[in-house]
Amino acid sequence: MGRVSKAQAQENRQHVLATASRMFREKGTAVSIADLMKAVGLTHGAFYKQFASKEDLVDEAIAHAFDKEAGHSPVEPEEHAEEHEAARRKLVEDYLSVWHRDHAGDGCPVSGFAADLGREPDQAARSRQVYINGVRNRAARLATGDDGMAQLCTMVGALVLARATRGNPISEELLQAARTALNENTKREPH
Amino acid sequence: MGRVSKAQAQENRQHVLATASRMFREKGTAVSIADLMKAVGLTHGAFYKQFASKEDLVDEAIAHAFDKEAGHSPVEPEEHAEEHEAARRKLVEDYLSVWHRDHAGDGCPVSGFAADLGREPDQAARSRQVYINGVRNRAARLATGDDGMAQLCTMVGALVLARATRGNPISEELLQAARTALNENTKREPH
DNA sequence: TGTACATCAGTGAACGCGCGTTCACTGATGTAC
DNA sequence: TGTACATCAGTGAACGCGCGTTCACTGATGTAC
Repeated sequence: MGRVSKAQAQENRQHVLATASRMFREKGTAVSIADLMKAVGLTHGAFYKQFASKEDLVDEAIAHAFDKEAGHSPVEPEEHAEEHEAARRKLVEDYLSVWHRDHAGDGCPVSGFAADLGREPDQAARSRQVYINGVRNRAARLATGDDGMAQLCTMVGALVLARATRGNPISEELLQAARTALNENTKREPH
Repeated sequence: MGRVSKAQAQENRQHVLATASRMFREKGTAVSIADLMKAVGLTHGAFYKQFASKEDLVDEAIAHAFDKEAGHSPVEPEEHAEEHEAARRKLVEDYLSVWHRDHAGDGCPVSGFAADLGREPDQAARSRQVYINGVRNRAARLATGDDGMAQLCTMVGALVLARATRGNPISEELLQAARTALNENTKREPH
């Protein structure tokens, strides 16, 4: 093939990163570099012209997945109560949808990477800090303090369980049960 | 070493199964047969005298993990309201404890295998049915119908997130937030 | 109960395979004049 | 602007390694007499 323009090389790098971020969320970070590069449309040798190691790629891919949602910020509940509640409900509906269950690759990185990060050694990885920021960020978008975190737990748990039980009616029941609980919850403590 | 008594062989098989069930929950089903057999104290060759394949072992190990808790049954809420509520609170406390977060191997198989089953193909594995029964069983122990499932989602989500963020204060905050939410929840709708 | 032989759980070397990674090579791109 | 040369993104064969699995072998256990 021969050398490729700087612009093209940068574009390829971004393509690898985006594809990795998607494949890792869907199938876990155990996806091989050969499979990843095949999906991108390059050969596996090219990988090491762009990344130092697979470990580096994993860290960058996790950060990449969280970057895409960095734009969203928590609406201050007190000032825009109605707007916030509408946004929160929309978020919950999308999160607990069958579409989200079936498209982990394009879905929430908090649930997409939970399994892999849960098995990393304690003090590990630069990714963990990125992940933690993502958790705080998402919790804050739901509600302030403990309430937001508890709601996030319910959502992540429902999604994880729905994915593990896919193909059985209980999968949809779990999503529905969480949806109901998360709507009742806020009637009780309106902001 | 030479042949071993039937009783000893059966005992070894159980030892392999118990160890696999623990290691798979802690590190995932990707644990190698070599590592597993080393932990048991046998050589890897012996494995195939007891199991047809690794896939078979995974299925048996998942079933084994769920078998241990088959004794528990849902107390009928209406008849023994107080007993049930005390048992439920105890369950929630244990589930959302730091000990449980740090000992996935001896912990709940619903959260221990969620990650691996979530990435299995749709119609897959005999294990999925075992897993689904486990989910229904555990939900029923918390509360009837949707309520039990929603509570289970919160618990599993909190545990999964606490494990993924281990080492950062948010890990304990998540467990605490879920604990609070699960206690408030039932004050509101007593059985 | 004692002896002779078949059984088979456990051993450890070996297999093919896919993994992450390296490297000599290619040739279009970028640069120096 | 054109020409000559250095650069380096991408290629594809090759590496060592650990994986799941197989297999000839061992020798205590189980069984037949």
